[in-house]
Amino acid sequence: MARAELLRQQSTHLVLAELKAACANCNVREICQPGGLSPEELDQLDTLVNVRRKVKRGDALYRAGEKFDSVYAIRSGFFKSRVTYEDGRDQVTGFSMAGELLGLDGIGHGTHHCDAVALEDSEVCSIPYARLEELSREISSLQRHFHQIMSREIVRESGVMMLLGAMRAEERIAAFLLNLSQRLSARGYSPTEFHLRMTREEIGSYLGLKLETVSRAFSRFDKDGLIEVEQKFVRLKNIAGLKEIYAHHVS
Amino acid sequence: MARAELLRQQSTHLVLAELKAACANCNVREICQPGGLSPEELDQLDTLVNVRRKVKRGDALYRAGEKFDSVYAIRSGFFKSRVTYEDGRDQVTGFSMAGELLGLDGIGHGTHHCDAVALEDSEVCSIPYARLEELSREISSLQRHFHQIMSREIVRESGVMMLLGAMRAEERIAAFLLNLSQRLSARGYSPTEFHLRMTREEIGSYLGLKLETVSRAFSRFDKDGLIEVEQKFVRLKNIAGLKEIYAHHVS
DNA sequence: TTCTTGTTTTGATATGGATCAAATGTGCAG
DNA sequence: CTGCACATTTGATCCATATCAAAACAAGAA
Repeated sequence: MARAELLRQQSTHLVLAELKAACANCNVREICQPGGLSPEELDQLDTLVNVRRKVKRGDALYRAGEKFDSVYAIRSGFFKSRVTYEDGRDQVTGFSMAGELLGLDGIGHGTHHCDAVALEDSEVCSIPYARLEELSREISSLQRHFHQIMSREIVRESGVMMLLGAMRAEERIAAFLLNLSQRLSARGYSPTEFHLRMTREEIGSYLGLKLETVSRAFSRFDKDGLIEVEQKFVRLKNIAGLKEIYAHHVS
Repeated sequence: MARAELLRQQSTHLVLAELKAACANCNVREICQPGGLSPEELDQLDTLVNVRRKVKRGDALYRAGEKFDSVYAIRSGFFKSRVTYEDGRDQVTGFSMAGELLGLDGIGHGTHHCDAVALEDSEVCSIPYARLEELSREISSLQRHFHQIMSREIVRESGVMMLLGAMRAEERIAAFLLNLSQRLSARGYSPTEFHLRMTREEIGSYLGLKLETVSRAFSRFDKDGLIEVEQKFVRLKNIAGLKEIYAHHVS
């Protein structure tokens, strides 16, 4: 067998293995593969997630104003959600990683309300919303799970409102790092070492801070031995210490 | 007929009329009384909203941590939603008025995530969530509407994130007043004159500002002829001017 | 009525984070 | 390799809003 062909096959196997692993860890998997279903129901589910789509780093999965017809389960990669105002100011409203669901903002008015931009080459499963509605009328565990995902997004956002409205810069950044760590950990990645996919400016936008403030906080945490930062690489060295900053706030 | 009895009857009629009016303007009415339904479906709906509940000013409709089993359609009155942190700091995450739905935060984990506190004597319709799930499997217009309401809550919150993360104090307050005006107007109230149900401190908490800053902004807008404020009463005198502040931001 | 308690306004001052600026580092294209 | 665009770090200064303080006001209880 030619070397090139061998490589291609190995790579294909690798990709398949990765995909399966991604599904196994996917916290939207009850949408794609819920348990306790009858054979017919499983067949139906096959028709739900029918399209995979690759999104290159920097490209938008969807943009504000576009017609909404699908939600997206992130299979691999990393996204930011962003709203832009008339005058050009914008705000990052969230970061999403593999196993999370994007596009829920579109249901309310039939058009997307924010942009979803890939921060690295990513792949998503398209889930046509009309089909999801239909199926969740037939499969109550799917319905319930979908409602939970939406509700948790509401709760997540109210947490961010707390960050933005009531916490100081270093608290916000500690909270941000801990949140990232917890989500990565839930998906089987190291909770203490990871690569930031976003720039300091994007972190700042999300947290309502300027990029310089983010950078300074990182430097300060590093100096204090709480973390190690080198560019996009972060190692959390003292999680308890970070939690203290986050929960302690100068009373 | 005794005078007292007459008064009681008149008052009863008045209450009934108000209730009907409230339902007619209620933007969750597709949950309680969607159109185009068969007689059986209408009968089913009667079983959805079975309990009315009065909540006195200052009392909580529900509290963070309580078991979630119902969402609530506000029939009359005004509420704030609030999350409280371990250290006692809290943040107002929203204000809700008649015709809006409360309690969606509880679906995700089965317990409420915030407190809902009445800012005036209020009345709500309890909608048992299990029943709502069941019915929305049977009545697709109900399902769709419920999803829209959740999605719009997600969008609303991302708008608040924009306020908190990217706007300055006077912009936030202009946006707050305009939003209130628009929602009141959508329910048939005057868009230019209204009573604030919340204190300066609650507005400040919602907007990530201190109460003094809210008060100063009100005074400034008044001096500039944009609004008239006297205690809780507000009259918007120059909506275009407010929009300019809100959209103009010191470039 | 008066007292009490909570809310709002306004002024004086302090400060956390923004802004401005410049140097350094990184990665990619040629 | 060089050159360029962009991201990051760090320092110096500024300013919007917080904080502190006190007076005025409003609403309810006694």
